Amino acid sequence: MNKLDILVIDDEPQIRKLLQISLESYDYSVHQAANGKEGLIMAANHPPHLILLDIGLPDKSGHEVLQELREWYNQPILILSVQNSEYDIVKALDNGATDYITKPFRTGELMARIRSAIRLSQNQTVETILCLDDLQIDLTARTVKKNGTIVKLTATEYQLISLFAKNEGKVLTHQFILKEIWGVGFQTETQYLRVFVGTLRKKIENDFQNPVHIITESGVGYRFQ
Amino acid sequence: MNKLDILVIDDEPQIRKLLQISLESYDYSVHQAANGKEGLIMAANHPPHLILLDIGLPDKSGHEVLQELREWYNQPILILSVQNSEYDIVKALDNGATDYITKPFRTGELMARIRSAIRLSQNQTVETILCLDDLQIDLTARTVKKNGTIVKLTATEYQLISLFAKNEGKVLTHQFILKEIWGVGFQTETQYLRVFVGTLRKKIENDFQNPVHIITESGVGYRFQ
DNA sequence: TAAAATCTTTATAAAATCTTTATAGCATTT
DNA sequence: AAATGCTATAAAGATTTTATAAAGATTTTA
Repeated sequence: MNKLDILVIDDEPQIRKLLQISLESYDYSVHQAANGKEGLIMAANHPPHLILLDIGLPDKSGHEVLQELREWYNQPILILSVQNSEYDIVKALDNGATDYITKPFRTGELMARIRSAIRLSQNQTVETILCLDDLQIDLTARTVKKNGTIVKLTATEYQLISLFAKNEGKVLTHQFILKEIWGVGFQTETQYLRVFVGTLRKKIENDFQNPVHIITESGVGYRFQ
Repeated sequence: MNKLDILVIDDEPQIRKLLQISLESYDYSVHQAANGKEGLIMAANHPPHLILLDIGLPDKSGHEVLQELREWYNQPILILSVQNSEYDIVKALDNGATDYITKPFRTGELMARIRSAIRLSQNQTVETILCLDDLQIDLTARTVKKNGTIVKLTATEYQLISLFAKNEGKVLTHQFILKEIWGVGFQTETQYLRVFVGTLRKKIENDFQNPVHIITESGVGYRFQ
């Protein structure tokens, strides 16, 4: 069975218990984290289809957790919170929350909002496996295969090829790539990029001096095809 | 003009007025309908980017309007309602509503929920491609194809063809082109332009000595078609 | 903690692109 | 027919951009 995984990040055991029972009765597979740090680790190790996140966590603010998750996690994140202030709601939604539900919540409504969020996220055709000639990039499994055999990539190399894969056919500027991978403030470090494009080419191109996948767009950036 | 269109379907004039003022201050273009029937017609005639729908309409239930809209309309529909019953909320969400906000609502929160809904719906990539006979100019991917195969252009060549494409059919003076691409102070360097028009023609014209796309307007400039 | 792996930084050669000059062609005018 | 003004093309020189190796710094792993 492929039940949908939901990760609950909440410090109150009673809430977690309640959510577990409700969600399981709707046939979801539930995982629990009692604080933000644990939640981030669990989400990274085994990415769920949806996250229920409490804003009032003991170790770090739910807003921080939300921001860190959104650096890489694209599935729905629903905020559960006793905080009913407009400030919190606007902040959470603008930080990428899919919905914001105030406690106490009604179970039926919560379940409907979960269904709605999942329905929307599944409408967005997210192709997780990209095939290009001899290359196979699996974004969920985090693997890259060349002619069927796995290519060993470092973390940064993988980030780079994953960014390329998500924008196949488009020219990505140096600035954009640097911002996405190294963050703002690194947008002038074009040399980083050259080095990593070089190592990537050696790993994925058949003839790395005549690349067919990572194309140089001189003066602009690179294009992946 | 690229303001986003929002259609408000609500029978209360005060609410419509309030929404119009708020939405326009956030730079949306607002259209109004006072009942379900009118709303459906307006949505069909001029599909908006988002719909705000009241559940308590005089002629037909908002639930019906929602269902009829969802037969063809895929953009976000946010429900605004005084009805706070779980039954209504679950029904609306399961019928395809993107969100459900109870009246009275807080303007800031509503705006954040609108932003969130639009952000999600726009993740579905929109492409801007210009087609001219055998030429395809993709301004989002920053690529130019001739008969389906990518033409390799330098940065300046691409700037030039992109400027031409955005002004297809118009005569562009030398001065204007030079100002746009090289900047003010280069408006007398007509020779630059001749060289680059030459290289572009060799790449995109079938018979570069008898160009059909980049036409010389002697003494004035060039025209792209 | 030591070793291994990875990332950052520097240096330099090679490649690509842009600028400039030279020359020739064509149409119109004198 | 010669002169003029505008345009096209080739090609040399100058500049910018890119690729690659390799050394130093840092992080991760055993």
